[in-house]
Amino acid sequence: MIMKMQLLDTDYVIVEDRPIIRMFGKDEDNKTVCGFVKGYLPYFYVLAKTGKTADLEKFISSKPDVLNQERAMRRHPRGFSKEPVEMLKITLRNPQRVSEIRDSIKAHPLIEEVFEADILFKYRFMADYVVSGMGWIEADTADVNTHTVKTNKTVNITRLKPFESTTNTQTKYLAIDIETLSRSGGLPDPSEDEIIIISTAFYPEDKNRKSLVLTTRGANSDSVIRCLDETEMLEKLRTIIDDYDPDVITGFNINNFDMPFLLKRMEVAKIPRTIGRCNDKPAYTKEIMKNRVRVTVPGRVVADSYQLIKRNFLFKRYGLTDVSRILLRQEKLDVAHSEISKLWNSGDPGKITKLVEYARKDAELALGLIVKKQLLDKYIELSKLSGMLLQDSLDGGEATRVENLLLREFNKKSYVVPCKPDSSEIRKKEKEKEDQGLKGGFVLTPKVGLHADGLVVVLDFRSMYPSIFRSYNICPTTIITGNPEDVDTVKTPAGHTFVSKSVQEGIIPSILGNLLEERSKVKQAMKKETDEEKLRILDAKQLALKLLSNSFYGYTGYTKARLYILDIANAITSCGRHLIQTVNQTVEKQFGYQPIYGDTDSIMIKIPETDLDRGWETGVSIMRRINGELSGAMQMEFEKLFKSFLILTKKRYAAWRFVKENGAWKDKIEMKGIETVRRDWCELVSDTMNRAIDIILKRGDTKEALNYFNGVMKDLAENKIPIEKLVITKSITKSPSSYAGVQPHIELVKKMQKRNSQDAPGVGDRVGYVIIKGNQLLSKRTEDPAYVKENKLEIDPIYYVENQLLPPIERIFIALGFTKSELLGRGRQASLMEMMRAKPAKSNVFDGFICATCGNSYASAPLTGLCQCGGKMQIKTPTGATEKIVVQQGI
DNA sequence: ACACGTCGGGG
DNA sequence: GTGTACGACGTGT
Repeated sequence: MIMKMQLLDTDYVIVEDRPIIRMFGKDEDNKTVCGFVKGYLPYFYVLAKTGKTADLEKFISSKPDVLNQERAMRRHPRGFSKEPVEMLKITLRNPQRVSEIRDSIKAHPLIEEVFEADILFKYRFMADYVVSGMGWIEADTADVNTHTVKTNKTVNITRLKPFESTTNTQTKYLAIDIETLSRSGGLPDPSEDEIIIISTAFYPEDKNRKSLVLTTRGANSDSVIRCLDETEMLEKLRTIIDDYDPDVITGFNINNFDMPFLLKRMEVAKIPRTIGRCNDKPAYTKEIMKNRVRVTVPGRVVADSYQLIKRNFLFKRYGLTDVSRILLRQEKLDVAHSEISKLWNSGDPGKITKLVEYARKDAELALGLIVKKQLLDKYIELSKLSGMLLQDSLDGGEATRVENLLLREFNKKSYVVPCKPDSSEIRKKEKEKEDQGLKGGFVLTPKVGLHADGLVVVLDFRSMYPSIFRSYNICPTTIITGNPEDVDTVKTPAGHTFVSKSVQEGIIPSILGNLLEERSKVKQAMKKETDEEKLRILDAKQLALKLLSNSFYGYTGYTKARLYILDIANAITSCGRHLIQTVNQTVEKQFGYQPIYGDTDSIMIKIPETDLDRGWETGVSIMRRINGELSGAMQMEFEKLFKSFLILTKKRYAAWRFVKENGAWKDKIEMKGIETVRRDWCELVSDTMNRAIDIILKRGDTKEALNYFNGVMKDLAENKIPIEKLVITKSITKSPSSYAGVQPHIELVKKMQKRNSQDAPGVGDRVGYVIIKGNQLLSKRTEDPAYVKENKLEIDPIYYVENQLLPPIERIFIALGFTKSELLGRGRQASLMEMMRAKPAKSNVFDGFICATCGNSYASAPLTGLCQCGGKMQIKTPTGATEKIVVQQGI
């Protein structure tokens, strides 16, 4: 029988001391399949010291675990060489024993180098058979009977080859969310705390059911199953997973919380953890450095929507509340987690229902995020391109992807790949990198300030680093290190030498050629595509292609890479610097335009033109002239036109950009390096910054922006700013008493505990606070916003100006040429700061702080309670009298 | 200015 | 599972 399937996961099992590969996936009818491949064995290569191959052979044949060794002509991956050399290909029985045998062979004095002895067995297999994660295969199959896997079909695969198809099988998602109680008061601990509710949500729907909740209290219903106890609940969950049979298990922070917790509870309850697509291998978690956890469920993929969102969107906060509000416009149900145990233990059926629905909603939201935001698309394409399994595309970094691709392409041309460096080699490389250095891109010193007279044309090198690899044929396999051989070579401006493409094309240049060509094809196809679903996949593919091609440069300079070669990384950046500097000079000297800024692969050119259409034409002609001067391999693109441009420093700017869409100009503000949202800033800061930048860019009026800022300060001084805009949030990570230093939000928690220990926030909670007026240390003046409202307390405007607004706003106005005193309105008859200072809470005693040692004054005391000079703070009064402040020790 | 340490999400 | 493995931000020298 011939069968086609899309590959979701691969692993192997050992039967009679031999591996059997298992390929999990789905066929064209969306039936789940597991295909077994027998007879494939692990192997690696060794290179003996010159002339010692025969001696080495003798030694290796003495190893009982070695099934076979044969001589093979292979090419060394580092440095250009004309001919392959004779290596030994060592074949073994059991993948699990490879590392041991590798190490014993590696230590032998006859060894020059060992290659490919640390490739995961499944990836060794997939590379040899040219199959990719989420790729399709075509296989000759024979039916097989087994109870070890749970798939619809199980087959023995006798022949197998890749099959070209861009379609995807229907993905089934199951979201899981658990609720637990905690007896310690902090985060629950799976070794002693129980799970009380497990909610699940399905996409597509399961028998017309969107979600199903398991609970040990409350009433049954269509979508609620009441279980006797936690054990029954866990067993039921396993049944739900088996019955629904999802490809993807998701949840919010499922990798770091729900999954480890669930699996631990199953272990405690002695329930088999076989929630994957086989009966013989349980799901398991592995901790990687004390925070990150990797979850493995054989035959399925675990995708954490929290991690995906964190990697793909830039937000201030990544809690489920905020994320679903922004991305789904849906609200999480309102249950504070200190409420959970109260609701659970209330005995009130209505309250149990509330908790059940709360849990249900969380699972639905986690599911909604991944499905509606199509978070997997890009990773599916990355898998197809790099060969990685989807699970590994989700968890792994860029280096892993590059390496997988390199293994395949190197092997195709009979090159072998080095092993990963061990810790001592890494240290050596780090030292080398430290000593020699890796220089980055060239950054043109910006003409700081506002450019609103005329337009700014932005030109970019398209895929600069990948193109440099190609145009100089840069690759580990082409670099010439020692004496140049008698071959045709290319020399980079910085003097690195590579053999020319006509002699031998490098592997990386050839890979990049394919990736870049494929990307432009995809982009062409996107222009014609009308089907929304197909367009989505094309876009994901295009993004994946870009991501992958841009990873190669970083990879060569990454000390843990198999093919870390500092000279290559330096060759790339030096070519880049050379190119952009040449362009800069050409623009300035030959064309007479003024470059006002440029970074690595881009240049911003000011033109006197103010009309957008004519400015666009000028931009196009500048681009053409530059490209005329450049070699065909490296070309610039003109995509951006700014009507105004505010640059503060290198890497920090804001621009008013115009784009022509369907014949009409559309505008937007584009910012780089200017953060308007930050965790530790209150909303007023973001609002004020955005508004000020808007005024500066759109009106070109810096005075007006200054007036606006002064207005905000005035409102602040007059208490006219809504308190919600002044709330700063921080989270409590451990018990308040165990904090060594003084932290404002912790001081507030202590205060709240004294007032009402019931409602005070606990470990893991986020605390929102404001700073109120008073003559105490800053950290003692934190207050609960609700309490401030109730008791009509006044916020401290000086704090908000000096610690919140000023630092980011100052940077903007300084760039515009204002001084700090102009900014604060000093020099006018009544300065705003003076106004603020004029009426402190306890008016005539308090006038800020003064250092007892050096006499430095502060409007609000430094957090540490100490002056910059280390001296102690005293309260300054208008009369000059001072009183000592008790300073908290510990910071 | 730079290296090191901690925190995030979840209950 | 032939695997050693995040990033942003805040603090301290």
